[in-house]
Amino acid sequence: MSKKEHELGEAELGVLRVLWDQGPLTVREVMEVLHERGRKVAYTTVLTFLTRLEQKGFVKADKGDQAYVYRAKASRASVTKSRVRALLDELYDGAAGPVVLHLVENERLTPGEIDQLRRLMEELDKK
Amino acid sequence: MSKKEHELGEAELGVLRVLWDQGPLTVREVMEVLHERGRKVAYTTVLTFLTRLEQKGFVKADKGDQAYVYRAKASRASVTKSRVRALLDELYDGAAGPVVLHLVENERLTPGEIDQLRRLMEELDKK
DNA sequence: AACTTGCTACGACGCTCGTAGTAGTCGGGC
DNA sequence: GCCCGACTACTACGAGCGTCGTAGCAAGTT
Repeated sequence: MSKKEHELGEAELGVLRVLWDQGPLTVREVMEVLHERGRKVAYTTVLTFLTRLEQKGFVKADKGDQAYVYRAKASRASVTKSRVRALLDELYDGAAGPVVLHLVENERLTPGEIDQLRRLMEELDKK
Repeated sequence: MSKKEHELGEAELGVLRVLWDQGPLTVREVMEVLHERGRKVAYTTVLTFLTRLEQKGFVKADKGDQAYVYRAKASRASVTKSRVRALLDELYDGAAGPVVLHLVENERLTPGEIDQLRRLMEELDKK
């Protein structure tokens, strides 16, 4: 009975990412970008994904000149947020600490990112 | 051509977590812990999960006195690692920075965690 | 021996996801 | 006036997951 909708599959996310990166596009254009990215998928498959994404509220479709133009409605940040939250809940009952430590320890950060992180922590201290 | 093995569903993970937290247990004991945690699931369902987990190599089953005793084989850290990696790839082509920043900014860390984080970063600096 | 109580094995069902085919529509070219 | 190419709508299907039922087996109870 757990109605825990993943609500966004991996391939669907791949399609959404195209819209995040390239702005509003038609089905065909999305397909072309996917092909460039090495995801060889049929036109109708892309259409299916976009339709499902629209039903789920992640994109908006507007009637363009001859074909519909799809535009991302959900931001990358909001999807990140819910995905990260799900992961924390799944593994640590919501605690962020272990995952932060894991990331800093095992995944390489660029010097710029480290710098940003340091500044962020100084701000945390002020509170 | 779906190469992306999720390889571990959410409910399956819930079962694995019981073994991480409480050590080796029988099917019935796992079920009882799940019930305590508010997951009211049938005995056979738990059995199915444990069987599947065993097939996937995440747990080991040993014949006990009268019932099999299941023990986690994969560690929480290793699962965290692959889950985090999947998330980074899905959303940021593998970059860890955005997620780290998101976590520190939006998810509350305990003072202890902040401290650990600071120490970790000092070590990073030394290299 | 028949009954009861656990336990395991196997199968099943509904749902989502990834992937796609086909059919139907609509505007242009001959 | 009819066909072609692009576009959308509908349908499908296999695999994975969450969930469980039922059947069969081993051992204790009466």
